[in-house]
Amino acid sequence: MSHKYNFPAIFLIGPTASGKTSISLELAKQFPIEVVSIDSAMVYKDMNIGTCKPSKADLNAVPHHLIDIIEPSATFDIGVFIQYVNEALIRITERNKIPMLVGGSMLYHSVLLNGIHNFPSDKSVQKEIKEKKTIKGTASLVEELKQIDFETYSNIDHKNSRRVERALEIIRITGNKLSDIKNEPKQLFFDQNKCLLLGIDGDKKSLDRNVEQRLSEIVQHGFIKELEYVKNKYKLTTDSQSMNAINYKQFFACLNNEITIEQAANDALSSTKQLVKTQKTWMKKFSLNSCLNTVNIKDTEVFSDTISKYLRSNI
RNA sequence: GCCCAGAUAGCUCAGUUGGUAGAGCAAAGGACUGAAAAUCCUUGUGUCGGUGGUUCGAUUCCACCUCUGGGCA
Repeated sequence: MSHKYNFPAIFLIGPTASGKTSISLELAKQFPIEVVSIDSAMVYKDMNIGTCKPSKADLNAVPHHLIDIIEPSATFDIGVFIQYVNEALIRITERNKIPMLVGGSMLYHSVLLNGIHNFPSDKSVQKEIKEKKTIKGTASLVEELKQIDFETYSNIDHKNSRRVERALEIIRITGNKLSDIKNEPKQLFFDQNKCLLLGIDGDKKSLDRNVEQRLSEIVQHGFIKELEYVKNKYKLTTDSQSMNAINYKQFFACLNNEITIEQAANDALSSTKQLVKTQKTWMKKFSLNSCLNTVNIKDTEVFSDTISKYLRSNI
């Protein structure tokens, strides 16, 4: 098992509105760390209020990476994410600082902790598959998968078209079964056992309460103006990937006069609550060294102590 | 006061030509390898407003009552 990186790294994992940002800022003042944002929405420029990005002042005070890296008209995926993370990690360690990976995009955390196969991706193949889907239907894609890779066919959720399409994409590009490629070694970034995994979590009700409070703050702080600005500046539509982000998606419909502002707020609220739920499911899978409850979020000392110990024994 | 329409799952409503009911949303649990703040899977006992009547059997038909809309006075 060879890992790409052997330097110490701190992960701070938690659902939306659990208080990751304020804790990370606090910790960054105490330790020689730089923050790597593990967040699929904060990567977009000019989407600040709706993604609950740290303030400009905070971003200036503490070095942050992977925030404001692409324009909202661009597409983003895990491949781009990995590329940027690699660059950030190199820069951070060149400065003799320690990376702290903070965010709620759980798949990304999982990839950094557990590795990833270097599956290829090809837009033209994606297009071919999409065309087949529109002409012959999703069932034909499932059938194709069944014929060439029965094992993947058996394990995959057939109604989840996106998964079926991606599996076929990999198979078509490589000419190999996905189930075979999955047996090949992964690219590993960190040795999980040498990282410090910190979590913030809480019961669903308290998190939901935070979510509600935060949404009203978002709206009060001019979110709708921001959305209008971003929409016009980058000529965004409902098809833009960035506009799939929670808050942006729901209020976009409101800007188009499809729903009322109250409806948009309600939709945004329930989407966020559902997000919290899937994030909490992911949380169970991480082997955290220490976990703080959102309700006691002021107890940063707990983390300070574990980080001190961790750094003492790893540097 | 009179007439009409409702009253069914946490919410919005289907439905049962009489054999004790089901969708969407919400909620809960889960999956997750290039859209992940995405995409998808699983989970539905509720005095079918109340009381009587008809019936082998009523949530369904009938009567009365209560409540909620709307209309007429």
